[in-house]
Amino acid sequence: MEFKEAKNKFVQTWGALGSQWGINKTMAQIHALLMVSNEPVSMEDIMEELQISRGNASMNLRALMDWGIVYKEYKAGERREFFTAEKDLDELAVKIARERSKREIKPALKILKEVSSIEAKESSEEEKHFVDQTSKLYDFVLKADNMLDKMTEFNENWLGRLVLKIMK
Amino acid sequence: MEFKEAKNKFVQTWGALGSQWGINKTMAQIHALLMVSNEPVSMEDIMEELQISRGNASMNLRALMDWGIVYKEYKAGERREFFTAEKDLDELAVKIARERSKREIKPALKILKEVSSIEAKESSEEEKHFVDQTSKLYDFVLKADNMLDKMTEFNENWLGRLVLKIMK
DNA sequence: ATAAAGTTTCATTTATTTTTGAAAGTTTAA
DNA sequence: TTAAACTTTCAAAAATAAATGAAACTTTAT
Repeated sequence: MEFKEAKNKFVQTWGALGSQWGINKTMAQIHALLMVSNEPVSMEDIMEELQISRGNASMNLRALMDWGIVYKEYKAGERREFFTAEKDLDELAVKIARERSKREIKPALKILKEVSSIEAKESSEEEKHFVDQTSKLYDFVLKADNMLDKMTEFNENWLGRLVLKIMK
Repeated sequence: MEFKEAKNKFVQTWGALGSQWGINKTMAQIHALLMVSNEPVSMEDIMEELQISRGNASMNLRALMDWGIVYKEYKAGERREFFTAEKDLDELAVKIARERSKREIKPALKILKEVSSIEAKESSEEEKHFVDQTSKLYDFVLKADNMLDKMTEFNENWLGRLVLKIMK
C-alpha cells in the first residue's frame, strides 16, 4: 500500500466511524485529513481532496472549531485561511468528552431527574418500578459523567495513568 | 407531571439520545419502554405505545436481542411472545461496550494498523507525519479499548469501583 | 393435515440528514 | 471607496436511513 492509498483509507475509515457515533461523515473526514497533515490546509485543498462543496466544507469546519478540535491559522502574506487539527490525542479525547457531556449528557440528566421525581403516592407497582428504575439510571449516568470530568482533570496522559490504576 | 406523561418523556428522551449516538430512534425507544416496565411486554403493546408498525417493532426487537440487552420471554398458557430489557445498568453498560468494541472499534483498529504500516522509506515529511500520527492513534485506541475490556472484567458495580480508584 | 395465531422479511415509501450552489457578506490592499 | 479574493449562509436538491405493510413463513392446537 502506498501513501496516497493509505491516507485515503484512513480518511474513509474515520468518516465511517464518525457516522456510527453520530458525527456526520464529512465532519469526521475533514478532521481525519487535518489530523494527518503535517501542515495547515486551506479550504480549497480540503474541498479538492474530499470532493465536497465549498458550503459543506465551510459549515463542517465551523462545527469542528465549535467543538474546539480544529483551529484556524493565518499564514504570513497569505490572504486565505488555513486549518489545523488538535493532534494531541489526550487533549482531543478530553475535548470531545466535554462537548458531548455538555450537549447531550447534561440535558438528558435534567430530564431523568424530572421524570424520576413524579409524585409516586398513588403508586401502583408499575409507577414504583418506573421511579425506581429512572432514579437508578439518573445515578448511573451522573456517576459516569462525573467520572469523565475527573478524567479530564487528570490532564496529561490521563488514559495511560488510568490504565495503570485499573491494572493495579 | 403524572406517570403517563413522565413515561412518555423518558421514552422520547432516550430515543433522542440514542440517535445522537448512532442508535436508531425506535430501537432506543423500545429499549426505554422495556426498561421501565415492571413486567414483560408483548409486541402488540409495544406497537401500540410507540405507534409503530409490526415490521419495525419486529426488526428492532431482533436487533436489541442481538445486542444482548433485550430478552424474549414466554408466559405459561400464552401463545404470544413477551419481551424484557436487561435492567441491571452495570450489565447493560458492559454489553453495550462489548458490542460496540466488537462491531466498530476492532475493525477500525485493524485498518489503523494497516495504514500505519506503509513502507515509509521514500519518506517525505508528510509521509513521516502520517505514519507517526496513525501509529499514535492506533496505540491510543488500543489502550482505550483494552481499558473497556478491563472494566467489563471488574464485573459487579465496576463503575462505582472505578470512581473510587480515580478519586483516590 | 389444517387453520388460526403469531412472527419475520423485504421491496417500496416516507422521513431525516446531509450536501450543494449561488447569493450575500467580509476583509484587505491599493 | 472600490473591487478582488475569499468565506458564510441557507433554501432547495440529493443522499441516506428508517418505517411501513402485505406476503411469506412458523408454530401450535385440534
